[in-house]
Amino acid sequence: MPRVKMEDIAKMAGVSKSTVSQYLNKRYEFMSAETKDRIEKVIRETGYQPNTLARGLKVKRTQTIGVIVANILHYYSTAVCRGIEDYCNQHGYNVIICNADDDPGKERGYIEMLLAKQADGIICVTTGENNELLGDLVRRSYPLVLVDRKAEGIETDGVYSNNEQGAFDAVEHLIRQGHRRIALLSPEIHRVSTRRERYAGYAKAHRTHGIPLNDTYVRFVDEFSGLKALLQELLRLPEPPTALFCSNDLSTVETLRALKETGIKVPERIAIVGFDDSPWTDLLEPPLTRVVQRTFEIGARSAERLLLKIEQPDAVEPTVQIMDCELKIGGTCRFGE
Amino acid sequence: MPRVKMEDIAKMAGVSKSTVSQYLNKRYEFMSAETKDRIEKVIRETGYQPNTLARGLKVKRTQTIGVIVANILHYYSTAVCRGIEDYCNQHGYNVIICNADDDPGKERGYIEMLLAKQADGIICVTTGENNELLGDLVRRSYPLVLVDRKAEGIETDGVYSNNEQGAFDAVEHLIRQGHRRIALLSPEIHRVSTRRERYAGYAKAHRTHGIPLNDTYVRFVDEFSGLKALLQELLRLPEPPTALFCSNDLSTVETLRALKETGIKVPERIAIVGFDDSPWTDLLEPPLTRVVQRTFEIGARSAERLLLKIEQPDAVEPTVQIMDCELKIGGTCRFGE
DNA sequence: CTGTTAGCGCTTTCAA
DNA sequence: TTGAAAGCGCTAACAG
Repeated sequence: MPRVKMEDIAKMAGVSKSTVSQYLNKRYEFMSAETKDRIEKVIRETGYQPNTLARGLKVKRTQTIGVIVANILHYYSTAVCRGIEDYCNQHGYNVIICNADDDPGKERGYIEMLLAKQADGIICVTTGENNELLGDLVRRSYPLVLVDRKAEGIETDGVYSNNEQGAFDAVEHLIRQGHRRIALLSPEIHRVSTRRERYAGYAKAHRTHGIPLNDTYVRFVDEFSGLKALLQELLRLPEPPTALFCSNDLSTVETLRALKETGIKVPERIAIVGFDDSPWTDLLEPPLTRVVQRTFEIGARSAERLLLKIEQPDAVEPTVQIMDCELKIGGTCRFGE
Repeated sequence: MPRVKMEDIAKMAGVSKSTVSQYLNKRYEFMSAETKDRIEKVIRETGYQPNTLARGLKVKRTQTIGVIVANILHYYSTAVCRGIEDYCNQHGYNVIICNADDDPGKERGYIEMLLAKQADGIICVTTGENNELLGDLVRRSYPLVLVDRKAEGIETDGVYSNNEQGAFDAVEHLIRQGHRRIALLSPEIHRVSTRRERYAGYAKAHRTHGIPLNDTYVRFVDEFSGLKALLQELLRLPEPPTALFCSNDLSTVETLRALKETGIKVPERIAIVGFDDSPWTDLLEPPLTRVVQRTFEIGARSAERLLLKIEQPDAVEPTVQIMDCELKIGGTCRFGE
């Protein structure tokens, strides 16, 4: 079933290929109204769709961008993707969403795929382990926007949350409630800027309020099977923490789950504040006190920057946008019984 | 910054374009080991990426499929997408995810875009309003797999949940707990097979247990601003329902939110069971009793079918797969105080 | 206002 | 075992 192509349309309309091409590219100025109508009619009748592969090959633009996220199952990622998609859709671009699963190998594979597919640009939540490759892109002035996580030495546009402020606000809120012994639960922080910054906010809140940091309370968890044991260990300390700060959505949810399954009451036995964008956390009892990011806006802005770089390659200095986080107060931070 | 192309590789390796092409397509048999090594080396050193647009134009295959979902923010969609993506990734295909937002116009636009981009096939959660277009595809033997929702008169592969069974199990569970007056909250059911089937399951459970259906209890809600009022209206009936069956995840969440905000206790004042795949609903207090679908498997199977149709166009009869749903018992269905 | 022509980067006979 | 050449469907000068 060979699809109809431009030549067929040209023949049926009794014009040449180039006239049809003109029509498709909306260059009507030099075309009789009659010709235009004839072409229009034939296209409608045949349901002709121009082959964008051929077009892209010629014009070196595909009107397609790639988005690489850490994990599409996380609300943060889907919301950012929606923000990107809506913006791109309105501006005539298509989006290929790729799931790197926090795996540098997959990330590299996707970057290469997107280049091979001639994506016009990439928005990337990077693992932080492909900086040479990303650096190459930037050096070749390939349009690249980073989101969520900064990459060492990559001079390009970025849209990030103010993670330090968000963490600071969360922890300060705990302190103001009377908490002094606050544990931090986070994935290993060294590779990812986001996590380092949240740790920094945690530390700064302590400093600001004259509370010494206690390493025993800082725990890096990348894998949740041992979480219940960890929590019980914390609670059995001579000076157990009275509050938990969970620095991302996965650790927040898993901690809530572990607490619930162990029957540890929140906030009576232990308070909790999380970095978590999921809109359902206010259905919990009590509703989760949490820091939320401006996810859709982060998506939309990163798309805006990327399209700008694509369409005006030189008019643009790399810009870094830092978006504030918002503390939403639920009921999981009260101090004491 | 012109990217390196096959011709450059050929020159640098001192061979012709076709030999490089052979190499890329792993046809090593007729190639001296030495030639092979030379090409390999040059490719590695230059970081050459073949242009898949040019390749696709020639071979009429892009190794890319399209997925059209109703709303990527819903857990069901993301989970199905993950299932598809994992399968495709393992089999050398890329996935373009499109968000139709339950809007027939957007759906049509995406289908046309995917055809224009020469996607090798499409997996679609259809709005049900583009059956002519979908029918065209099937007639042209374009590879198409439907997921979640059946489309009137479209003879193609499909992977669906057993919605009637799932709804039946949910409602029967309520009945066994002693409930007799069970309200149904669902989006308008006529356009979407999934919703009709769930309604059918609701009705069947009533029939099976000799309980007459009461239309006052059946409410179609597409828009949630009036939900609180609706719930209060139901509760003020002379014979108010003692239980709610929410037939999709959005209406479940919104109902839970409305109940919480109005201070209506679950399950004391009213019981609730939902069709909902979100994994966090067991963190609620009490955990939500709900029907879950085999989301990842639905994704993987639909991808499997699609790739089969792409790679063996004639070897395949259209197959419909119906996946069982599972009732997960939480604590929101108890009867009476 | 419309047609001719030369590619875009790759694959694929066919010939050497 | 390798190379030459034609062509995938489209665009963009340039002629007319």
